[in-house]
Amino acid sequence: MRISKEAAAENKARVVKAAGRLIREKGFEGFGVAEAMREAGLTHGGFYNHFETKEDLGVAAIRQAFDAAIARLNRRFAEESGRAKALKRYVERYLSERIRDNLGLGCPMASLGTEAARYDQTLKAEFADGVESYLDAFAAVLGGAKEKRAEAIMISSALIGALTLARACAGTKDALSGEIMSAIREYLLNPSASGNPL
Amino acid sequence: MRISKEAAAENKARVVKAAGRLIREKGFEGFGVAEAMREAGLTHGGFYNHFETKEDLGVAAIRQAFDAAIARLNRRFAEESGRAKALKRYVERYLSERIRDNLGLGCPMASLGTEAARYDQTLKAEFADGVESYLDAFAAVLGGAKEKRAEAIMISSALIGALTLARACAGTKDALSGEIMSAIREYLLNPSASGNPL
DNA sequence: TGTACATCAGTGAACGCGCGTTCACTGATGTAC
DNA sequence: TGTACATCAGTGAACGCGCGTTCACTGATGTAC
Repeated sequence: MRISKEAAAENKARVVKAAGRLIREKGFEGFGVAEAMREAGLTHGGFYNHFETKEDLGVAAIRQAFDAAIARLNRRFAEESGRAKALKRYVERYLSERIRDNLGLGCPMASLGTEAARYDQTLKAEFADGVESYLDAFAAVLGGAKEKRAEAIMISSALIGALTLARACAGTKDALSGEIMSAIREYLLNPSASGNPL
Repeated sequence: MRISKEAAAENKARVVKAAGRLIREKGFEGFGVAEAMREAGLTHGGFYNHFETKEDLGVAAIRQAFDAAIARLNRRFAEESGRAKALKRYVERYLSERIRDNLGLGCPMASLGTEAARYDQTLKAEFADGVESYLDAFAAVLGGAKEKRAEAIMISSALIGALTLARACAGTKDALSGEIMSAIREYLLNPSASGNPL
């Protein structure tokens, strides 16, 4: 039963959106094409009408996750008046229980980071593009694309590392998980008070 | 052909050691029991003489990887005279091309971090134990188990996040990969010169 | 210290399940005239 | 604008491969006497 081109495009978009959440939640190898199709209200057989391979869907899913993350970042800095206030809200959201407990939400670097190193060429390149775009965007909102790059890298690394550890410890060591999140929030938002790393 | 208990124990140890490298290199679902057995010079059929399930091997592999990482950390701080010097060598090794390009070497938090959040109860608990032990050890070598915890968490988070991103970008965006590593090295080793995060 | 038997680490084939991919088919859409 | 036919998005069954797990078998080790 053929459907209109518009309807087909909407179906594909729903599959990509579902995959963007699923890949963050379960990893690329952790979700199935049937699952992504089902979440879009379709059956799995039609998958190859839209994508060449599962890897194709993976590329689209990674792009979608990064686009959403970068849009969120820009929105946060557009909404808030000062840079310090915006960063505060961004960090507090990034290292929150809500994000920690929902792998499907939040930053793709924190949910796919370590497996991205193992992706084959195509997926890896898409992920690396995302990282570059994200760091560019972060440096820009911090006040300068060039001079703020190191700072953007530092804040991102600390956030990603902290969220990764907090997620890994959640459930079995909740106190440790919370300690990690609050230590990094504190460090990033009140650096002078918390002492320097050396 | 039954073999002596000692020989069997050595075989098991070799399987665990191989698995400790394989799990970091490919992730828990990325390596097979047959592969771990083969690397220990055995055939896959005998796997269940040593382990109940693949998950059992995973637990042993995670423990082995954390034990090695913590031993490395302590060795570094025992070898070097001052704390600053030891930290410098530790950070420079952690964020080096050698470690970046060898997933099977180095810190399990950086190679398994994001997938650990998806492990089921048993594996996840083992990983969380490892994180706690590692942070305890790090705080201790920094000069105090309690007062240095936040600092240990901050340095670890930044290192893990940076190595994760550097690995994901290596191969397709080598310049970015190197930039990430050197920015974090610089930041952790010369914090006053590189400015504070706010 | 020997001997006879039970144990069990290791081998290689086979099973079974999950999942990416393929395929024959359907029937509404899109297009040629 | 209408009609006839080709296209193609979607369906559901089936294929095929990888891999965790099981199994029958082997023969050296360990133990009971």
